[in-house]
Amino acid sequence: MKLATFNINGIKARIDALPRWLADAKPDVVCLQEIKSQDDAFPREMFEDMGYHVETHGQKGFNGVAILSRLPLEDVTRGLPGDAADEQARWIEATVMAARPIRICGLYLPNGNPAPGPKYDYKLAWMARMEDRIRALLILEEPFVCLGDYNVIPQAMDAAKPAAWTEDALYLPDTRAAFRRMLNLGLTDAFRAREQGPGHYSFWDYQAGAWERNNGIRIDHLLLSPQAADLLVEARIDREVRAGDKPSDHVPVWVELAA
DNA sequence: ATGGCTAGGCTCCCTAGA
Repeated sequence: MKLATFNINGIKARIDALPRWLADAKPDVVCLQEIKSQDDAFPREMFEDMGYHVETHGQKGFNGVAILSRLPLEDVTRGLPGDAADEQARWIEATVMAARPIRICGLYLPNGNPAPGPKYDYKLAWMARMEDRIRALLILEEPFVCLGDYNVIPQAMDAAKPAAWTEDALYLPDTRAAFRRMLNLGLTDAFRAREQGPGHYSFWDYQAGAWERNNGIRIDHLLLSPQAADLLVEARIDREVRAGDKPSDHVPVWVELAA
């Protein structure tokens, strides 16, 4: 099963590029972030016609996550538990009914800039809630994957110019520590389980010729539960998507699971 | 390189992104 994450930076703006990538890459399941659309404005028929089940958790203008799946989805839930007052659409869960069912959590983790400040406080609180959710899922001892735009640069090797990020919410010590706490619960960064070393990025800014200069960062991740990590076959970044027509500033990252 | 693009909406400027 090919399972991907892709921050599309607006479904309306990616109405050509997303179907093009789907037809080319043929993922079985895709978690989308930043659909920037309400549920009733999401072009679900377009993806249903391509053979996908569609589940959205949208919001007007900003944020918004969705799942496209060729396999049936069950037990869909929306919103990250732990704060009833949080109205930002950043989390959606479902069980993919593969031969071996897999729980997936599609996430758009808050950016957090400027830091320090209320936006950074929200980011850290959100990460603490996510850690609680992971702990609850781990108790079940079943395969699950948390995939999406984490807005976390885990290590210096995950940025072309790490010195430029030292004061940034994506790379501050508290951010990386919160990410590391998730890994330390027993989750596996799928990409790093298959590829070591610098030079692997999933985001290039639209500004300042970042793509042309390969000034990127790796912030889109798939974290695997121990039972999911046992199924890992392959993990890759589709970097060439960034060179296409009207690209998102992120590219897809995916895994192949033996499920 | 001093935020230099891009997207969306309460659109001809503002916020937000990373």
